[in-house]
Amino acid sequence: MVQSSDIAGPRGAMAGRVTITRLSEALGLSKGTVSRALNGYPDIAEATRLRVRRQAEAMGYRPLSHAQAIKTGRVRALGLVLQIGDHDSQRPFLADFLAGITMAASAEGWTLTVATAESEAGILQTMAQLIEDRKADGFILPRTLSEDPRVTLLRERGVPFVMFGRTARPEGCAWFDILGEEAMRDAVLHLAGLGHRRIGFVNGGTRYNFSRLRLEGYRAGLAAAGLAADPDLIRGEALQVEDGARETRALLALGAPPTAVVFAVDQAALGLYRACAERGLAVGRDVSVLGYDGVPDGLHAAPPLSSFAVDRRAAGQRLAELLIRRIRGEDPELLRETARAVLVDRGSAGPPRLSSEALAARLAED
Amino acid sequence: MVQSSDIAGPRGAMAGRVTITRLSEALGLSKGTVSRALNGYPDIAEATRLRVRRQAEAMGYRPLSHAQAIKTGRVRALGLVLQIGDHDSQRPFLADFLAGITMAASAEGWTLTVATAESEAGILQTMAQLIEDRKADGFILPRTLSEDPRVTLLRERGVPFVMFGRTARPEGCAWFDILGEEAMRDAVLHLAGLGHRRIGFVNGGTRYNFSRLRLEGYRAGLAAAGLAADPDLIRGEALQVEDGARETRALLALGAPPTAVVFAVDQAALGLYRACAERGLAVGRDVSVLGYDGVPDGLHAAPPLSSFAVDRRAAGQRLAELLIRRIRGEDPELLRETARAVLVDRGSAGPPRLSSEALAARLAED
DNA sequence: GTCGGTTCCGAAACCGGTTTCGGCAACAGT
DNA sequence: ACTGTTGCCGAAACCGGTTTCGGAACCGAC
Repeated sequence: MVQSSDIAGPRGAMAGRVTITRLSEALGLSKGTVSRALNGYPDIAEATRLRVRRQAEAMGYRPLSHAQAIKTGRVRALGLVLQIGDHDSQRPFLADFLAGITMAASAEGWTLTVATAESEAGILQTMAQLIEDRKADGFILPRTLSEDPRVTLLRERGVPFVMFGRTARPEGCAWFDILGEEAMRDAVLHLAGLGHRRIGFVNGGTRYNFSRLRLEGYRAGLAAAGLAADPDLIRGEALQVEDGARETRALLALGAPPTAVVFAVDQAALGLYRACAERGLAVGRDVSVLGYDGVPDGLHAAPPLSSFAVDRRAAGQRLAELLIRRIRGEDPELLRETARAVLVDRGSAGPPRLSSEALAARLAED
Repeated sequence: MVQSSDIAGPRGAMAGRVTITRLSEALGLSKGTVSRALNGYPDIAEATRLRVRRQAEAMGYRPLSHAQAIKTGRVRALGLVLQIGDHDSQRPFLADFLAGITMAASAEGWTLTVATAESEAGILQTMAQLIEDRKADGFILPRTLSEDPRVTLLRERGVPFVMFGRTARPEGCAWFDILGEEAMRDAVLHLAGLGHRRIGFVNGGTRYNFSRLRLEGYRAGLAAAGLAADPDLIRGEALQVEDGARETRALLALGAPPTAVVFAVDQAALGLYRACAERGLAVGRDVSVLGYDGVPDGLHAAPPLSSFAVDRRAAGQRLAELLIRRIRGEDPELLRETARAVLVDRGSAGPPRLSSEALAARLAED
């Protein structure tokens, strides 16, 4: 009678583990055959393949990714390199984003390797290192730039990747993105629907591709609402609270100030509160505002900031799934998805209490 | 003349890579000898070891961790499993924390594998999976509980770990922790120094070990300041803004309310602002408050919340370093470190404008 | 000069997988 | 019945490392 203890199993660290050798012994097949059966080679009889799969399942066989990697070069790991110390509106969402990625990855038996760097050069160096050391089979690229050096690097080395955000040069790229332009368009239409006629726009950093898109969305919203586009009402480079306050002051100093402002970035939108407080203006009544991102900080403002919420977790999830498919060889052009941001109305945008002229007059009082 | 092209190098994915075989050929040694030289075996002549190291350096040899892992079982990766959806005051700091870990890890040639789970059971399952698949050689345990099931699991399987936070059962554990008890003690002394005589304390979740310590610190502070400990002034289970508001209301309803309150958690401290606003009290003047964590949300409060800032990045860094040493076999009892949180005074704590009696009288007015 | 003990390295097995190659057997075609 | 395919699997090489084992060379002691 043959018992498992009769079979010489691996010693040391592998003690007790179901290896492909043990599996093949249990099946009475060579381990090469078992390997091919599990990896879908065509020269295996369907009946055999089924028998192998069943036995593998029964014995709880799980191939060690690093043992496979020695021959295949792939470790079933996704890579994510974060840049720290940048403007970080990303930070509050990082946990959700990671949750999305790792949950989707682990559902397919993959893991996530995370690294960080402080500069753009550091990011590239870190990614090169991870590739060199085979610590990741592909990368998720957060915060895509219009011209992204990471894309150049990965293309050169033939490493698969998927971008969070579209890019100006989309050839051969897979991506997932939130339709920020639609959100901006909806924002303008929403405000126009409330009765606003002069609607300002404060953009984020022009280096980011999303800024270009959001500006387009703002313009499209004006056109759809039948409003004229006044270049004075468009400002930019506001990523932080201070930037937003500065740009708001500039807008309020106009001869015909906006009665509502759309911000491309929530953190900057919070700056409007500060600038309005300085001038004794009530947000949501004297001046309306809509943000984008749905950051938790906006909840604590008075009134809470109405904003377009982005489901970061779903984004991470889709990105992981797309990347895995990309690594498996699917055509990147077919691996492109978008999702919508949804307006969460919390009261920072209402009908205009004052017209632009009345607002200008009141601002002139002090 | 021997050129590198004469030597048959690896093909396919390994093309161009410096393997230990190529290195040994260049040295005229067997690859076993080279391996032992690089790994510090005692049966290698010192001169040879030096020669090997130099050549490895010159050729840029980097062993593939997954190739080593097949024999050693170790992949030079740290594991971090995050629980999402819990009270997450950790979230704003996650990026810093990750930065600390990954920077320290990569300085030693290690990487970080991140996973997430939604429940305690999920965490354990995920960790077991990572161990089983050899995706991590050891774990960093954030948010240590007084009785932590993760510790049980890892001890059973003999997997190294290091805790962020001390525990009630420290035998054989390595840890890094912030001295929250000292901060709480300093907080009380600071307030007493300003003239406060009735100082309240609102604790976090009692499930966490840090809550017990911080309460001790509060008591120690009272003792050091020569103040009596009034059980009515001690409340707890406040992790969120709402909880903090609720506990503050309870404190203000006392016959002799506190003129200052120390919070174990910043988020809860922000609840005091809300409760004070309801009663028309000025924070920092009518009621003083000190928090702990240094969350960015506190910056936007009026006045900004004075709090004990924790350097999450340094924490991550030290944790990674300790864990690597632990994995290398050092005695865990010697791998224990603590750091201090530093008080950042932003104006939410000042001298008492009203005595406790006067405060009670004013609260009775409405 | 022999002996026993070190010192130091080569050879080879091994780890858990993947992939190539060749051949046996069954089948179809003539 | 003989051949030529085709289907299917075993054997063995291979991947880049680590580790065990044995022995050559050198040493000092007698």
